[in-house]
Formats: sequence, C-alpha cells, structure tokens
Amino acid sequence: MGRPRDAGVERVALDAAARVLAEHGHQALTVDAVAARTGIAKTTLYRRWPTRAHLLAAVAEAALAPPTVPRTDDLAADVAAALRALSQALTGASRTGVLADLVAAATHHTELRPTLHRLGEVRRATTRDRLAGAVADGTLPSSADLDMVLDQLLGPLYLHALVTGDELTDHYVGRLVDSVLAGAGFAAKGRAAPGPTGTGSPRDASTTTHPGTPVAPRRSA
Amino acid sequence: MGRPRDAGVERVALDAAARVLAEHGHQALTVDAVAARTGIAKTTLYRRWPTRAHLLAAVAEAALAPPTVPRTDDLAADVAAALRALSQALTGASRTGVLADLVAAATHHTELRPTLHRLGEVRRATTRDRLAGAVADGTLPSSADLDMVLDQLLGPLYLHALVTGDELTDHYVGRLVDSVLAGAGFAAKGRAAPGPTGTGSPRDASTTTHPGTPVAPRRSA
Amino acid sequence: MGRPRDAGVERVALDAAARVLAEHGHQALTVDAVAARTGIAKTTLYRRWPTRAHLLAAVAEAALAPPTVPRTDDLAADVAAALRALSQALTGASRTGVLADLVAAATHHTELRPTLHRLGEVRRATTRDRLAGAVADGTLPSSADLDMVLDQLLGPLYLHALVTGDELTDHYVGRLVDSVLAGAGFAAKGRAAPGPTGTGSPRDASTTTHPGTPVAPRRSA
Amino acid sequence: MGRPRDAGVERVALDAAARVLAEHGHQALTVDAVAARTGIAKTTLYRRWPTRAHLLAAVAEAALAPPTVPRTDDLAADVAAALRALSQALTGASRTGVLADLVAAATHHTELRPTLHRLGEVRRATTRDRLAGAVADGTLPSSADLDMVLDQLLGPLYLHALVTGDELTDHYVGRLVDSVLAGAGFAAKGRAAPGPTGTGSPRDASTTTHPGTPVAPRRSA
DNA sequence: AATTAAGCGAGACGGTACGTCGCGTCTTAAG
DNA sequence: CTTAAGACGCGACGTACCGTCTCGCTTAATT
Repeated sequence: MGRPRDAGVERVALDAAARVLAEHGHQALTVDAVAARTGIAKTTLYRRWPTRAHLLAAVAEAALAPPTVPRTDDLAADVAAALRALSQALTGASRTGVLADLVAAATHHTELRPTLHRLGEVRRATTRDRLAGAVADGTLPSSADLDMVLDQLLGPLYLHALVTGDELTDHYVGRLVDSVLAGAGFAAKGRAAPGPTGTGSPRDASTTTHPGTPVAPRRSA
Repeated sequence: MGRPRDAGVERVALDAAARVLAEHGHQALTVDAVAARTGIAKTTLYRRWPTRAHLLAAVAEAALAPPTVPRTDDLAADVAAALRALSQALTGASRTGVLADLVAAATHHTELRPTLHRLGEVRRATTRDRLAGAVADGTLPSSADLDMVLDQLLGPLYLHALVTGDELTDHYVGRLVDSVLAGAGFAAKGRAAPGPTGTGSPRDASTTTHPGTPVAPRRSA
Repeated sequence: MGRPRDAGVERVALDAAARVLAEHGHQALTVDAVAARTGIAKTTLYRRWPTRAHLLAAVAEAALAPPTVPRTDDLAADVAAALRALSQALTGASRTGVLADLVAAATHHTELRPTLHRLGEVRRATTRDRLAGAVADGTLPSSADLDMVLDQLLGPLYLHALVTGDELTDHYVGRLVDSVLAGAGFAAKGRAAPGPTGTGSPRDASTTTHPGTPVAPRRSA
Repeated sequence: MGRPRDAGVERVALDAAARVLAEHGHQALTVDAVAARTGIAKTTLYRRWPTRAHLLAAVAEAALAPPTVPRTDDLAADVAAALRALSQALTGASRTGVLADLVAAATHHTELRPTLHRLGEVRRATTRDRLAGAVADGTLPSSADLDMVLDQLLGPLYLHALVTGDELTDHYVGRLVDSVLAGAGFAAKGRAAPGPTGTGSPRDASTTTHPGTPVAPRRSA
C-alpha cells in the first residue's frame, strides 16, 4: 500500500545523470548534482539508490541498451561485432571512468558486483549463444570450453580499458577474436583446418574485416 | 641547503599504510589516517606523494615483491607459476580494493597508469621472456603473437579479480594457461600435438598441477 | 457525513508520546516516532495536531492533571503547596525539555502561547483565588496587586527550571512564598506582623514546612 | 603549534549571524546560512561551535554588551534601569526567539547552560552589587536575601518574555521593582518607612519614572 | 441498497539543515 | 629547507524530520 513510487523519477534522474556524465565526466556525477538538475529531492534519490555507487551502477546499466548483433554465418565476424559493441561501451573517458568507479565501489558494496558483472554479461550471453550454435553445427569442436573462450575474449578488453588504457581498436578486436577462436579449434570459413602443429598459423590473416584500421603496433606493455 | 629529507619517512609511511590496509580495508587508507598513525605530518606525506592516489600506487607497488619464478623446461608449468603469483597479488579483499581504487584513480591521474601497468608488467616481462625462449627452441611456433598471448593470459585474471569477483583458483589458472598456450600452437610435452580441431581435446586434462583444487563448475555467467 | 474520527487515536498517540518522552527524551518525540510506535498514520496525527509543536503542547497539557490542592487556613502553606505541585511539573529532564521546546515553538506558533500559558495557569487560577480570599478576610491588605504577586511567585520557578537549571527544592519554594507574601503585606499566622524594615526578619524562618530538605546555600549565580 | 586560528573568523561569523538574525529571524540563523554569507567553510564554523546551538549561544552572548548602568543614589531607579536594559535584550521577536531556542537547546547540551545563565547574570551581578551597597548603607535591611530578591526581579521578566509573551513595558518593570524592593524592606526615598502591616502600600505610586507608558491592564493570564 | 464523504494506514515526495569526512593548501614555529 | 601541528576552503556525503501528497481500504450517514 502507500503512495506508489513515481516511475518518472528513475527516468528523469538517470537521464540527467547521463547528461552530467557526458558533459562533465564521472567525477561530476554526484547525487547532489542530479538532485540540483532535476529538482528531485536528494531523499528521493537515496530512496532508489542508497549510495552514489548504486546510482552510478544504474547509469551504467541504463547506458547499455543491448544492441541486437545480427547473426550471419560468419562466426568470427559475429563475435567480433559483439565485442566491438562492448568495446565502445567501455571506451571514452567518461564511460571508462564510470566503469572504474564501479569496479572500485564493488569492492565494498558487494551487492553491486552482479550489476557490474551484468554489464559485460549482456553481450556475453549473446555471444555464448552464438558460440554454442557454432558448436552445434560443427564449426567449433564440441570440446570447446565456451566460458574459457569468453574469458579470453572479454578479459583482454577489460585489461586494456581499465589497466593499460590502450585504445580498443577494431583491428585489435579482430585479431583477438581470430586468435581466440583459432585456439578454440575454429576453422576459418573457406579455409582448410590448420594442421595440428599449428605451424599453419591461422592468425596471420584475420578472417574478419577491420574497416580501415591500420595495424598499429601495440605498446610493449 | 636546508634540512635534508628524512629517508625513513617513506618506509614508515608505507608500512603504516600497509597495516591500515590490512586492518581496515582500502577505504580507510586515507592520507589523514596514515598521518595520524605515524605522526608524520600531512605536509610531509604530500611532499612525497602529491595525491592519495600516488600513495595508493606506492603501497601497491611496495606490496609486490617480484617473486623469482624458477625456470624449468615445462613451459606451461612455468607460465602457470608466474600467473598464480600474480593471481595471489590480485586476490584478497584489501589487495583487490587497492587495485580497484588505483584503476579508478588512473582515469584522472593518467600519470599513474604506468605504475598500474607495471604491477602486472613485472610478471609479464618474465613471462614474455619465457615465451620468447619457447619460440626460440621451437616449443612455440614462430608465428605466435606473444603480446596477444599475454593479453589472453592476463586479461582473464583482471576480469575475474575486478569484475566478476570470482576466486582465482590455481585450477582455473592451469586451465587458462593450457587453453591459451594450446591456442598459440603449443604442443604439451610428452603428448601428441593437439590440432585446433580439438578432436584430441587437450583441455579436458590440464598439463599443469592443480594442487588439491577440485574442478568446480564455473557459473555460466 | 463520512467516517467519524476514531476517538482512540488521541489517547493512543498521547500515551505513546508520553512513553517516548520518558524513555528517550523530548528530542526523540517526533511525529514519525509516534507514528512508527503506534501504527497510526502520520496523516492521522497531522489531522489532530497540525504541527509537532501542537502535539508537544497536547502532551504537556495531558501530563498536567491538575491536582486538587487542599485549602487550609494557612495561606502560605496553601500557596506553597500549589507552587510545589507546579515545580514538580516543571522539573525532570524530559518535562523541562518539553516545556523548553514548547517555549521555543511558541515564538513561531503564537497560537500555542495560550496553551503554554495555561500550563502554569491552572495552578495560577487556584492560587489567585486563594489570594483573593486572603484579601477578602483581611489576611492580605486590599492594596495587594495579585497579578504582581503571582508573577513574583511563578517567575522564579520558570527562571530556575528553564534558565539556570537549578533544582526547585521544596525549601526554595517555601522561602520564595514567604518572601513574596511578606512583601505583599502578609502577616504570618501566630506572629507579629513583620514590618518591611525587616527588623523582625520573617524570612529567616519559613512558615511553611520543608519536609526533610536541608538548607542548601544557593549558588551565588 | 600548528597554524593559529584566524581570529577574524569569530568576528565575521558572529557579525553575519547577527545580521541574519536581524533580517530573517532566528529560524534562518543556520550554520549553512552563515557559511554561505561569509564564505567561511562550514568545517571552520563547526570547529568553533560544535553545534548550531553553540553558535546561537555565541550570538546571544555577543549581542549582550553589558551597558554600564549609572549608579545614582536612587536604588529603585538604578535597579529598574538595569532591569529595563535586560528587558530590551529579551524583547523583540528575534531576540526572544534566540533565547527560547537556547533554552530548548540547553536541555540537551547542558554545557550551554552556563552561557544561558550568564546572559542574565551579567546584569544580575551589577544589580547584586547595587543591592549589596544598599544593604551596606542601610537602605535595605541587612536581613534581605539578595538572591531571592534577584530571583523575584528576574523571574517575572523571563516569565513574560518566554511564557506569556506579554510585552515588558517600562511601566511594568517599574512596578515590579517597587514591589520587590518594598517587599525586601526598602523605604522609598524621601518617604517614611511604610507601616509593618503594609497597609501603607508603597506600590500604588511608583518611585521610578515610566516615561509615557500608560498603565496597561495585564492580561488576566 | 447504493452512494458518498470522511477517516485511516501506508509510504513516497520535496524541502531544508544537519553534522561528518576526506582532500589538498596554507601558515606557524621548531629543528 | 624539512618537519610536526593543525587551521582552512571546498565539496560531497548520507541522515533526519518536517509537512504534504497520493494511494486503496474502511466506516458511517445520506439518498
């Protein structure tokens, strides 16, 4: 019973928060700022999000409308597309900032970890399905450990975004996908399966498109 | 001219900081706290570390005495050993907390990114050498992209430590190393080289030791 | 028309309020607290008492069941008895607290002043009657300004309760009554009428009983 | 050691507080308001006055520059002058408001009671001296209990200011002084000592001047 | 019996101030 | 010139009560 929550509050608050984020960075994304901008009382905000961190999480989650990645019959291309979408979500000063803040906050507020996890998970689930499909139709060997594959795909993205700060270029993502999929036993389409010794090295030529991105030498870090 | 800097300050401060960290978590690791505990004036602390973040970085770096990983002729084992050492450095509430804080801080204080990077880099360099050696003696194909391999090895560790919060078990590290090395064309010693088609499925049995760690099914997430 | 007000609400609310007051002091006597304790909705409370201050006033008034002060032929004793009853009502941390809050609230909510006034008034009226009777039978001179006498009787009580925080001992009240009545021209019974020159000094020995209270020297403040 | 407190802070803050008080009443006298007006950080304010109540007390005390009441050879006039000065300090919406707030606050923050007390005490001390002098030169009988006299003088003032809200007119103060002093055995100057029965009633004609104030009938309360 | 005008519990909401915490800068005196 | 000491400005935090509001349900008196 009682007066029902005004659903508009969430919407307005998150909108404003997103705008603050875009305009002034994640440093400026304070509860006070959102309250001031929206006219929503701080009390009301704190009723939804008991902590600045929770608000951050909500903002991050809201910003992540899972884009429908089209499914073609090119496994590597599909996976790369999904990963590039995630890369974009992780890239950009403010976005990375929010993510980093969230990562830091999640060490106390463990209840935020699911959310944090879910951020990558949305794509991960789709990708996992795609990979499972590949296993089903024989494109990938049935022995493939999909979770391990996903870790190897996602891990490097977070590593670059959070730790090294390197750019996540489309080219890098392409190479990563090729490398990991090949490791998982993927025979690139229109190609003979590489020999067991791996000398045939399926990695020198990427099976996916890297639209116009030059091969930048990675920082040795 | 003037009074020389007291060299003891660094040591005392970092010691105290480490203790605060262990006792009360990284939230409590404030400049004021260190000052209060040690009797060192805030001014003095700020003279060394211009920012709380810099202090954090120093603490993190100090905590990371690079352990000498012995080099055997078992590539997978050596790599796994190095990664397990890193895993331990990333694991544990307070350690992960500092890392996360540092990651967050590095989004503003870009000058900290090198330090942050170096944390993993210490092992990375060793591991890179080990991998290069493997290429040299033919254990790994010369086509292997070592940086990519390292990304795939380190990335998942950070992913688990920072994002999912999953434990980094020795078992997981073993599987990861096996998977990545196999993908890079490594033929596990005393074994038929597994083809990428995976018929022989090299992953079901790890070539590295997992001391007592039962095979726990990972959350599908 | 419409549903009639539940008469029980007043009772329950005031009871609970009194209990809160006794247990946690007047600071804790908030509308929310009463609502939470009783299960009465805030709306309902505000329907009766438009303001916390009004609730306070009600609590204070309810706590003041006017005790019947017996009328003897000893004027000083009767007046002292009435004043002692009032003293008790003003004394004690929580009671004084409510009074003080009420005093503060009355500076805005002038509509509360009558209530505030009435708190002392109940006794005042009785006492005034008693004094008027004394004038009638010649115990007090007809020239006595009763309101002024009452001010001099009540004022010091409030002064001590609210400002100095000194205890209101029975002994003090006795001395006060003697002093004021003597000043008003009262000849203590069975005694020579003391002249204002005070040679007879009627004040050194009180005409009223001070049960067991030792003569404590007042702080010179 | 350490940086010394900026003495200007007290001055500026109290000045601003006094201005807020005068302009917007004691309700508006918040720590935030003072901080905003002066540019002094809230932290700094709280370093001096740990509570809004303490700030209020300081404001009240600062506003009470003890005016030098001239000493003539007219006891009643001197006392009345002192009391009128106090009356003015207690009168006026904002001043009474502060006092009332202070009275309320003192019930928790007992450390404020001395200050509260001192507010009246400043005049009380002077007046007490004047009375003692009167005792010394025989104007008052040596039996006079000065503290009791003072209570009877000050009590009614607080009673009116805080409880009844009646105005404290010069005329009332005059009558009060006459009444109390007469009760204490004061023979008004140039007058025969009133007879011991008090029929002579020194109160019908005040010995002090009431400049232009008509005799207003007191509210029956 | 149907209508209707309150009363009531529940709890969201806007508002205002509170008092606290940590950062990084500064001022002073001591070595 | 370094230190210890500690005041200071700044900005945000999360909390507490206030008094108002919107719900849905209940309870009479009125039609």
